[in-house]
Amino acid sequence: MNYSSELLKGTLKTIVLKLLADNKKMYGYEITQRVKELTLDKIQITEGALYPTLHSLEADGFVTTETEFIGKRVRKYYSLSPTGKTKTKEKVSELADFMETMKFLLDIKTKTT
Amino acid sequence: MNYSSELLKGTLKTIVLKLLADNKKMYGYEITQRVKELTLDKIQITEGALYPTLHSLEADGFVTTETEFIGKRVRKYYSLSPTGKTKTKEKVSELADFMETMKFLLDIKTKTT
DNA sequence: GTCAAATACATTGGTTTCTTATGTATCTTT
DNA sequence: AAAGATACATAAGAAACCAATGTATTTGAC
Repeated sequence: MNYSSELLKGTLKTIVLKLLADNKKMYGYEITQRVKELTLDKIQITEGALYPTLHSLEADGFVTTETEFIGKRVRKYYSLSPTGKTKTKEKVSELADFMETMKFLLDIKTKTT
Repeated sequence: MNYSSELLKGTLKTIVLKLLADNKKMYGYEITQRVKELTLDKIQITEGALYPTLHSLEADGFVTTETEFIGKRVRKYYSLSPTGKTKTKEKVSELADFMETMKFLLDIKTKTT
């Protein structure tokens, strides 16, 4: 099972930011694999969605990059900038609030954490 | 406060279906107002989003319509069809599942219902 | 009694954000 | 040696929204 694709819209940026907040630095491919394993294959981030998102976060100054070579193959690490850290908190709490609202609206019972 | 618009994407159809499931029949303008008051103005459904959505639900056979006149002004009521009721359950439970996954991924604590 | 705001429908054009497909290249495993 | 995994990237197209605009009626405030 995996979700109809429209559900991911609007949440991808938040997912990426949160992963970077928890892991100091990650590279693109690593992010797709981490999300896949964390969600038991329910959420699969496509590369066509991820890379433009990372580039846009960089253009907005929320992440910085450093390139590393593994043998001859390039690997591009992303890390949160100070404004990126602030942005992450904003986006995560906005999404949490939105989910509370949706829960109420749809009368959905969620498991207790 | 209201949410960045991209969050609504993918959830509008589910919201509309759920409201119709709870209220037998509703008209477009009523839906926008109901969502607005239920969410304390946090979610505002625009007419440019709502009407195409309703038309698409009708085209897919998930809702049926009946027109009523209030004075000279027309009012178009929407009701769930049998397949619409099935679809509603599917969409609501898919969204609930998605929200559980996101909660885990983002380590968000939600209030207990 | 008139004028603004609310009610009620609808469409068009534009943007954002994804998917699918494609491309290049390297490394690992069988 | 070939297939599959790793790792980057972009382009074309679709989906789903917003903002703006349009039409028309009704209500409420002054």
